[in-house]
Amino acid sequence: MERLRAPHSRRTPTIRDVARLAGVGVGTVSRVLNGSPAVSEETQSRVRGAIEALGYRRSAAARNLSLGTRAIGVVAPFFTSPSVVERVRGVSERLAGAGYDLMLFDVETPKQRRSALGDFARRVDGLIVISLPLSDDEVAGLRRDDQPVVLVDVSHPELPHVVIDNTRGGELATEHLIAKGHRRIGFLGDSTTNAFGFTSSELRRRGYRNALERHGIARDSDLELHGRFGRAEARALAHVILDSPEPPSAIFAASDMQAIGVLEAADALGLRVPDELAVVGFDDIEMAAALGLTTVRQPLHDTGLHGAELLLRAVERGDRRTVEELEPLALVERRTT
Amino acid sequence: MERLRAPHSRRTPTIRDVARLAGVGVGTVSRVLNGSPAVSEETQSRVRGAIEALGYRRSAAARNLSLGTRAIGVVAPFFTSPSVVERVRGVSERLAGAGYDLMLFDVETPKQRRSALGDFARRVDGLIVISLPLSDDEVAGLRRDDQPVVLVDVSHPELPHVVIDNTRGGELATEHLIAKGHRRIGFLGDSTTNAFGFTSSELRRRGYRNALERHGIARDSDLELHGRFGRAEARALAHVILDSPEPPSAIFAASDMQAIGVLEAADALGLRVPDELAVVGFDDIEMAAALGLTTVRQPLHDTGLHGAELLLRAVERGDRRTVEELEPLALVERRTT
DNA sequence: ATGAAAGCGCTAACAT
DNA sequence: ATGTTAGCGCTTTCAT
Repeated sequence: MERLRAPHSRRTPTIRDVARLAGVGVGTVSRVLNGSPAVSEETQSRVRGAIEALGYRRSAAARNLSLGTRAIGVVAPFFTSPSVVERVRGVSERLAGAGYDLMLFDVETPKQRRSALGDFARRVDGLIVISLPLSDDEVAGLRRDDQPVVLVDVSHPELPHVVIDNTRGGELATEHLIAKGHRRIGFLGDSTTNAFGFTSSELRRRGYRNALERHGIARDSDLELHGRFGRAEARALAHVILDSPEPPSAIFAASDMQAIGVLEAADALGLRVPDELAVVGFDDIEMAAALGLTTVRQPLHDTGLHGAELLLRAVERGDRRTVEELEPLALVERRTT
Repeated sequence: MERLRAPHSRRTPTIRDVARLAGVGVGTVSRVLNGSPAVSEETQSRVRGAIEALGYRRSAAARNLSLGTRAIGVVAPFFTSPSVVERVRGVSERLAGAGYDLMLFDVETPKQRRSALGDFARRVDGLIVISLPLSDDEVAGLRRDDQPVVLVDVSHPELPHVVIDNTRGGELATEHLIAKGHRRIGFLGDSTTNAFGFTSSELRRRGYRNALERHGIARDSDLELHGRFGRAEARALAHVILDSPEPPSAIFAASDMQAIGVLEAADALGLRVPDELAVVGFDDIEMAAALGLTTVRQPLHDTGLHGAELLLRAVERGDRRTVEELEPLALVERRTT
């Protein structure tokens, strides 16, 4: 069943077209393409001429199939956020060592989220999902394709994941503040109903409440602030509460970026830190050290490393056990408390 | 010429193996793999059974070839550095819109550099090189494969590139300081002989010198500091000079991260900013705004966007003109000057 | 040195 | 509903 073809076909030229035009075999074209020494000067230039004439360019996909190249996909929401970047770095490191390519998919909209978990997931040999809580449907979809997947910074009962004990982290931060003598402690975190279903912040708040309760401190819901994740929003929220009649003497922010927003607000209001306002963050991104921010450290980079490790195990050895890897937490005291 | 095959072959099972075991055609297997509705319950489960039994997993590479998926490679040194991340974000944005996948290659060692510009470059349909100055040999190699390439934040006469006028940027920063009344101005940048051949810092220093000269200020080489790029190193260097008998009253740092290091040093020494020490950075990363750092802004994100745009033009329309796209610069005055 | 041909493993059009 | 077959475009023996 011969398909009709226009006389001057516009389809992209293949290695075969080049071969034909140069009057050689495809093998020879492939050789010059790959710089094999075993091609005569003359043939070589004939081939190059044909390549030029046709505007030929080799298909990476075809080459990859032939060569058996493999790639891992990393999907992450807002991958420019420092914590995500550090995790990706860990993934990259492990993958490079194993000879896998890393395909990055940034999700910032619901639509992108769908592509990432749908089409994109099928274009790679394995998937690492960072900081994006998956719905049961999404997980089911991935399992149906039985695509190897590992989760980093989010958990799911049916998928291997590497996480931290967020609640415990919230306790750690709050207890530190309590030990410093604070009684009026604010919490600032992500809005409970965010577009991506982030939950870490909520768990950290739970830890915050646990700690207060354990120490007999009544909690005051006016002191619990929620906003769209990120620095700017945090600053705005903090500004309001710090400027109120009964401001907290300390604030625990659910992430370092939010803590930095709080610091900005304090600065704008002329509040001395830590004397007039103590601040604790979460994550320990590089900037936390630079700013002297007291924070709860989680091993961001290692988390990526371990996630990649788990995924490789699944991809290469078919190991599909749904382990939960729990990373350690530590309070790092610096100059904001 | 039938090749011998072990009875219990260990080669990874293909869709064909599954079809055979399930007693169906490959088309049917493909259908269940892709969730086509037109497959009877029974056949479906037979196929799933075979898949399970063989431990079959579909090859992403084969699928991509068949489907004509395309990918762009991004190679960047130390991609966790904030400025690089923002550029990558711009690239990602543009690529996503065009339906290309983004393959990320982080280079932190000479060996990785070689892989990135060699094998990796051939695994993608186009390459964006960020902040990594290429040697003529490297460029020649890329051109031989005639791989579409565009450079971002580095230039080369034979390749399209999007850059800024670093020298002018250095002048801008320095002139700002001079206008503020400073005469004893230090410069802090990357070591001139760094492993990756970074040159932006040197150009910015040239601008610094130009400005001094233009205003009749003698330059003092004791005030020119060079170290391995990054915050920590900058802090150490700044600490020394600020603690010396004749410290500068202002420092122009070749990047915001280095400027932050300077700020840390000032803080450690109890120097009030900007009264006792003025600081200007370069880049305008997000943290610069948060810290109130005066800096020379370059459009990091747009730079990635434009680079991707140029590359797509090369990949899709074969447009290989070696344009130079110059991005605008602006001094953003904040609270450190 | 180089041509011919056999994969690489999948998707999709076609036929039944 | 499902089997068959023709690509997808390259790399790599194997022969010559």
